[in-house]
Amino acid sequence: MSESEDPQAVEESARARAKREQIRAAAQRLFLELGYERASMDAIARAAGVSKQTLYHYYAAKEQLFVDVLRALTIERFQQEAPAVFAEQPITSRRELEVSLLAYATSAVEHILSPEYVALLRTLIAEVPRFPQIAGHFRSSLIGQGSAALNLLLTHAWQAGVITQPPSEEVLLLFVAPFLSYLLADGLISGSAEPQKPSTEVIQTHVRLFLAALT
Amino acid sequence: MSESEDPQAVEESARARAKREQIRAAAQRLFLELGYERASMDAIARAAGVSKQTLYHYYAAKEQLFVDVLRALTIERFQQEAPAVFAEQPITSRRELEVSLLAYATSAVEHILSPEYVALLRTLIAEVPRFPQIAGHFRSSLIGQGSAALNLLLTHAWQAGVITQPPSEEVLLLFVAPFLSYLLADGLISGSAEPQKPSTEVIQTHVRLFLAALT
DNA sequence: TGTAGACTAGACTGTACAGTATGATAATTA
DNA sequence: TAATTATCATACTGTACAGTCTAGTCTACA
Repeated sequence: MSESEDPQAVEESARARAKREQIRAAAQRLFLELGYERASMDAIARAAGVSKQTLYHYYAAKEQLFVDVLRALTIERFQQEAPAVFAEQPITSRRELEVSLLAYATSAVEHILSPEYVALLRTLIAEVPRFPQIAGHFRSSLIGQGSAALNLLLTHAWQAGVITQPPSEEVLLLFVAPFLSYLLADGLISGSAEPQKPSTEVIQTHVRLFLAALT
Repeated sequence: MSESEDPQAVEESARARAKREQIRAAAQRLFLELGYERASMDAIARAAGVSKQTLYHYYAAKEQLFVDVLRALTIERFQQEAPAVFAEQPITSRRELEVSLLAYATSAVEHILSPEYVALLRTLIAEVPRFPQIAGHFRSSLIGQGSAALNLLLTHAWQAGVITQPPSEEVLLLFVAPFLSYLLADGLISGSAEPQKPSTEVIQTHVRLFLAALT
């Protein structure tokens, strides 16, 4: 009972962990592809190569499986995003700042406009009213954690005197927002599985516009 | 048959139009509240105060009803957004531009972070992979049509010499994007029905940051 | 080697739902 | 008023699905 309410609370044998992972992987694929309602437990069991009985042994209800899948996914995303794209290289000129921002933006675009990320966000948005618990992790990730590296970068630039103010919430958002808008317009609101990404030139234009706003 | 494939193609009696509207209104409420799958045709018929038979007389299938609801909703949104928030008042100073931008942003935030708009966008995002047809209208609305008034405003400012470049796609996006990000973060990814709106001060900060980017 | 627990296959239950059918009643029109 | 058409209430069909049950097989380990 307790293991199905919070899978990680009780430690399991390696075998059990593997089975659970196997189930979660299949469930993830189907939930992200079809959405919560249309992904049936029969289909998930089949896709996982597992009997229905076993499925229900690890997850007492579909809702628990769904929540666990999303929880695992957002945590995973956290950790693969956190490894700061650029190390602590000092920023000593406007030109260097521009180069770093461009690198940051390019990698961010690659990440947030990937089909997997779009699919994750889509099912999250669709189901969040019925599963308010899953909103927590994600909100901090999307804008908070996601722009932590950017914050660091701009703070360095400020400390080096390249820009005159420390970065505020609004400044961070000013940089990130255009790319989130592409995510919304070309990823989430669009039938195609592979979202169209902004060209390098467009990204560069955004970087320059942003820099123009910083004194 | 033809009337159910494209309701507007065949003209109907006033009575029929009213019934259809009655059905659509109820369907809209339920689809936006529950999503496509969870809104049942029985429930829709009940909510519309109409027998199931009548429902199927006007819409031969659930999918058609859904598409028609979204089509009607986006068209409606178009037309209520189009009435330019501000008329053709000339912009002759930086200060005037700031005031107009603030008015624009405030009204945009009010519109785009309303519970109805968020609900519409949520179901649209959820179902667009299965109904690619509905993406068309909306994409042009969200960024294209939605920022037409902004484009006009900035063009005036440019013609008056208040800013030195005509507004580009990217400049328009730079202004709108932070507010779209609030829509994403505080509206779509959040369980609460009433999204939290940015304060006047925050909006003002964004307007000033944007202006700083314009030479 | 024997036993406990994991696992499988597949049948079963109850429910919800899309869409159809029926037969009667109300509204419209000729 | 007669005939036609819209609408209603409700029952029905077939299907899909969440979750349970049974009976047997495999695996690990004492």
